[in-house]
Parts: sequence; C-alpha cells; structure tokens
Amino acid sequence: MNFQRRKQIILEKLNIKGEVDIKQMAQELDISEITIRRDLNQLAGDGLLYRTHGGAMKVDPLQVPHDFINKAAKNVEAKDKICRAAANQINHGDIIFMDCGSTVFRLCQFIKNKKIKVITNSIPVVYELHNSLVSLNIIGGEFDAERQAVHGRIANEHIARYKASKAFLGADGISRNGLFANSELEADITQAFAAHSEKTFLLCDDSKIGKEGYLKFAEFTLINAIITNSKSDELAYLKKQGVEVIGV
Amino acid sequence: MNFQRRKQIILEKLNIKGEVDIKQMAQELDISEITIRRDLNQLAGDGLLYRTHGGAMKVDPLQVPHDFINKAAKNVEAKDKICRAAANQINHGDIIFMDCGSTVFRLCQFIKNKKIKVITNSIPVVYELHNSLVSLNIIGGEFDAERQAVHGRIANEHIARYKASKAFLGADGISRNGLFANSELEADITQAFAAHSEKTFLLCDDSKIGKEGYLKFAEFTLINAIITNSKSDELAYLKKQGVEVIGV
DNA sequence: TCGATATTGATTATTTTTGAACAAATTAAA
DNA sequence: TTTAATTTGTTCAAAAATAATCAATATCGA
Repeated sequence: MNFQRRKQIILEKLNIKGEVDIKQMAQELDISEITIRRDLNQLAGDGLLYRTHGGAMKVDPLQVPHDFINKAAKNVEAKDKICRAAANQINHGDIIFMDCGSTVFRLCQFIKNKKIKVITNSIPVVYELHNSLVSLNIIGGEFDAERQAVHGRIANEHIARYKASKAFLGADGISRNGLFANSELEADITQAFAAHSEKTFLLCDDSKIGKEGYLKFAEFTLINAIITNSKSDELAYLKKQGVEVIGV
Repeated sequence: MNFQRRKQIILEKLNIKGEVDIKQMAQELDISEITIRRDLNQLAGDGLLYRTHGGAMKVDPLQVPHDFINKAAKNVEAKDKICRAAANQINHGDIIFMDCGSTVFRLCQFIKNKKIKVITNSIPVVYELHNSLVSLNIIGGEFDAERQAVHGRIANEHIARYKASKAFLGADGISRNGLFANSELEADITQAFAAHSEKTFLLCDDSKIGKEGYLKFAEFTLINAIITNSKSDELAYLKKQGVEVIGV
C-alpha cells in the first residue's frame, strides 16, 4: 500500500463522510497510525484537507459566507415552502435570473439537480451552485460586500445582453402602490432583471406583503407572479389586477 | 520480450487493475526489477502513468488537469515567495487585474490589507478577498466550473471597459518563443488583461520557465515583468530583450 | 563479419518510506 | 483550575525502493 493509494482512499472517504479518524483509518488499512498521521499532514500541507486532532476534515474551498447564511436563516419554514413552489415553476432547459435576496438564495438547494442556466449577480448563489448540474452565468461589475453581490451600471448592461425565460426576485415590500426596495442599487437591478425575462416571479414571505419601504421603484405590474405564504387581503387586490398569486 | 511488448502489457494491466507492482510484474514477466522500473519511468515521462514507490498507478484524465486545489497546493513555498514579491509591487490606490491561475490566487493573502481595487474573473479570488479592504470588481460571463472562473467573449468585453495600472497573471509556460496556455479560454483572457493594463506581471515558478505548452498565444513581449524563483538561463535572454525580471 | 549502439542485468550507494519510542503539546475530565 | 488521557512532533533505526555505475548481451547497419 503506497502513499498515492492511501491518498486516494483518504480523500475519497473525506468526500463521502466529511471526516476521517486516524485510529480507524490505521485499522482499516492495516498500517501504523503514524503513517496515516504523516499522510494527513502532507495532504493538509497541500491544502487538500483540514487537519484536526485525531483526524482530518474535508476542505470546501468555496464556503458560503456566514453572515449571509444567518440572514437567510430567518423565517426558514416559510421561505423553504416558497422556494419549493418556485422550483416547481422551473423546467428543464430554462434560463433563469436569480437576484441577491435571502429568499431567492434558498431556492438554490431545490434546483441543484436541474439542467438549467442560472444568470445571477449573487456570489452566494454562485457558491451554492458551483458544482451542481446548473450552468452558471455570473453578472459582472462592482462587488458590493454588504449584499455579497454585483450591482451598478455595468451589471445592468450585462443583464441587458440576455433574455431569460423566468426571473426569481425578491423585494423589500409590495403593495397596491408598487414595489419597494432598500436601496437604489437593488431597485435598478431588479428592474433590469424583470425587463429581460419573459415571466417575473416575486418571492416574498408574509412580512413583505402590503409593506411599503424606503424606495418605491416600480409599479407592481412589473412582476407577473407572486409566490408567498401570505393570506393578506392585499393579495386579492393584486390578483384582481392581473398578478398571478401562487400560495404555499 | 522487448520494450514495446512490455509497455503493452503494463498499460493493459494498469487499465484493468488501476495499479501495478514492480516486484510482481518482474516475476510475472520473468525479467529483472530494474528493467520494469526503467519501463515505468519512461512511461511516466510520457505521461502514460503515475509512478509510485514500488510501482505505478493509472492516470485519470478526468482528474487533475485543472483541479484548482491540487494546483494551488503544489510548490507552495516558491509560490508564496513569488506572491510576497508581487505584493510589494502593489501600491495604495492601484487598480489591478488578477486572473484565475493558482499562483495568482495565493497573492490574495498578501493584499488583504491594501486599499486597492481588484478586477478578477476568479471566484476563489472573490471569496478570498470578499471581506477585506480590497474593493472588488467581478468579471461577468459564463462560469467555467473546471477553472472556477469566468471566461469567454462577454468576459473579454468586460475587461475592455477598464484600464488597470497593473495585471498579475499566470501562464502555463514561457520561453523565448512566446507565452503558452492550456486552453484558448485562458489564452484569450490573459491577452485581454495584458492589453488593458499599464504594466503586466507574469507570476510563475521555475517549472514554467522555458516550458512550451499546448498553445502559444502571444510573444513574450506581451508581458513587462516576470516574478519568479527560477534561475534559468532563459531568464537572462528575456531580460536582455527588455523584460524586467524580479527574482525571489 | 565487424563495430557502434541500445538493451538488460548485477552491484553498490543513496534516498524514501515506514515504524517505534519518547517528550511536548493539546484536549477532555475532574 | 488541576489532572489524566490523547494526540502530536521529533529522533532514530530498519526495510524497501531507487539511482548510478559498470559489465554483459543483443540488435542493427555497413
């Protein structure tokens, strides 16, 4: 049993189980513990794994930034229901826009096995989908650390080069008076996404329906459908005005 | 039993079993161990197998060629020295291009505290710098999972919108005959970077100097400076031709 | 046939790999 | 916090594999 073979076995096991134990590994391969330890140290030096006391852990080069996960973690059950419904709207071969909202981010887990093309300005979405079946197109431009996403004029022009079949977007609020955003950057890119997709879905939980925020940037007719867990009366109005409402 | 015949047998066995053992092989073919060893070394030199202690393993064409982590981890000490020297070339307020090479990636750790703007097509670079003092500009376009980076026409056009003060790039090889790349995608984007920066630095360890790879994509005059740990004679020639050589 | 070249094998020195022993460092438990 | 157990790094030694050198054999072209 040479080093290369052991290296293969170790990395394979790491990939499957996420971690390995020196004692256990030594027994399995019928080889001394110190040899395994040396192997792990070498692999760790090569950046192929993280060394721990008594073993090693898998290294994932592209981990989702923690601050983003935390934000996305609010209202999880509602958001997951919404995203599952959104995923149902996506078909094989679709080209979809995804923006940098926390709800939209959670959509990733439901579309990893779909053969579609995703065009996005959200780096966490890129991380989440970067080794999935999804083909990715990244929107270029200035990176906004706060939103973990790309915004600005260049980004808008990038979007304008494409035509997507569907767009899945977030917003800070929606009411009969229009769509609301927290910043001009988000407003601009949302408009660009909507303008260049055939059908625009707004993903928002009940806290956003009827809410009117800092900046009104468009009429509610900008979007074609709302996917939400809300039962608000405002929805009935929007529905009457021609907006498709998909409840979850 | 001549070499050709043994080569056939060895490669066939590798294909079936995945690995061969010198002792075992010598016995089977009734031939001395050193001959088998010589055979394996020659085949390894041709890239037909991986040499191990006491034998050889099959090369997996799907693995390795661009596996980012694997590459980034090779020759770490040399690369870190090169990157430290590269970081010394960067001043407050600079606007720099960084490509998706494994050496360039290691530059990140040395520039996190600099107030500069980085324009890059490499997602690992984005991840590494996303909460640092560095202001990021992400190059848009189709994401290539193998290289963890964005390439293609759209990316090139994106680059053309900017003018950087310095570009830090990698290459698969450089010699008096020109610059060499592993793929057209990499070649194109390297040229775009170089064309739109005032000064272009090539970061490469000694394994790349004098090497001529798969695709020649430009004359060596495309770059202005080389940062390397190599002492090769080829460097003296490049220096005489006007390329700045920064040794580490 | 002869000589030049390439291939193979034997021998020896060097390097690499592996394991054992023990002190130092780290983690877990009291 | 102190103590006990575990893990780790270091040093050394044995075994295995390798490279280097040289001699023997085979192959090829003239």
